[in-house]
Amino acid sequence: MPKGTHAAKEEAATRRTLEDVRGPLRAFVKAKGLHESKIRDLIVETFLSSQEHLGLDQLLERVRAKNPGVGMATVYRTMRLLEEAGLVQTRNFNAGPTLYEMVLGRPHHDHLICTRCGLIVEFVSEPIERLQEKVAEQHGFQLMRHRHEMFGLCADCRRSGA
Amino acid sequence: MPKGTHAAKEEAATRRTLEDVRGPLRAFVKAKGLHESKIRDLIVETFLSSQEHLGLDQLLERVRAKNPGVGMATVYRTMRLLEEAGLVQTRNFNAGPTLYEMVLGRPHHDHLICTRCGLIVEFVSEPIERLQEKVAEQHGFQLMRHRHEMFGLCADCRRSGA
DNA sequence: TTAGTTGCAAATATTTTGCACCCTT
DNA sequence: AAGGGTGCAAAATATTTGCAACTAA
Repeated sequence: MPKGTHAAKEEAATRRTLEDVRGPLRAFVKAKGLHESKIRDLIVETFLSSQEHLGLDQLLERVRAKNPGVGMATVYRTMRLLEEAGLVQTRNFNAGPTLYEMVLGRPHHDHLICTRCGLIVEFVSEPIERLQEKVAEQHGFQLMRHRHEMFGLCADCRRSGA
Repeated sequence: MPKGTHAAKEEAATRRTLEDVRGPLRAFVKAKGLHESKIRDLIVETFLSSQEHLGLDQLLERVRAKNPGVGMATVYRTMRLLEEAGLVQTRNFNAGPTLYEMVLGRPHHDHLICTRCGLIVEFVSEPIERLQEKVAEQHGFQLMRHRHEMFGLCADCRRSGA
């Protein structure tokens, strides 16, 4: 699959702005005794204005369009901070770079991924969620998180003959 | 989690021998016009006699105990061949090295992973499998494969206070 | 001023590839 | 003989870290 193919085809999701994130992020930063910074805000803002499931190489590219001096390490450090703060989560659908997804104020969901065009569709299935708990219980596990990814051909790709 | 911790704790699974694998592997090798080799057999045999969900660094270590001259590249090449032949599958539970799992003659299953001790438990839930199909259908997807991983604390780790 | 933040380069970690030489067919 | 298999080193990919200079508190 060509790099970045999925970007344009991805389904729209509710978008949060820097304002939505600023509160929780500030609280986390303060609690850890860290400082605030303009570059961090720029990275967060750029991430929020991009499509979901973004790789950090693409994010850096977008950040540099506004401030060419920003380094890759800072992007990694910033996203790791957001992850520690529980505002974003990482996804690894295929091999290759880890993708980041905003989770603040969004309900849990899992993913359907088209192996041909890269389309990513989010889904929630309450029955599956409940059955998971049951399975975990049967094995004595206390469930903390899960990852449920289904790969196949999306409707468009099925039509256009894969 | 300490490297390799999960190895000893992993649940036993039906073990296949080189004899089980030799037939399908030979057929695949012949169909692709490849040659056979002793080192390949040694790697396959060593993989089969190890626990499930093995990383290639650990596999190389075990292979070198029998033949110190073997190189890492050959281990990668051999396991990639097995994967192309549909005999093994890769798993990526956490970050870090990809783990390999034999699938020949084994029914599909998913995984429960203990985030504290690394225990890996395999499970199958027919109801979940069926619901997955339904979800895929609702979104117009033709499902080809899926990955369902649940992370939490196993019974032992819950008892010993995590 | 104290301590976190940043860019850059170097280091890690994982996996792949080029190439000369060896082994199968 | 022809062509795949192997080890080694180098490359490629993804991510992290050391460090000196910069900036927030």
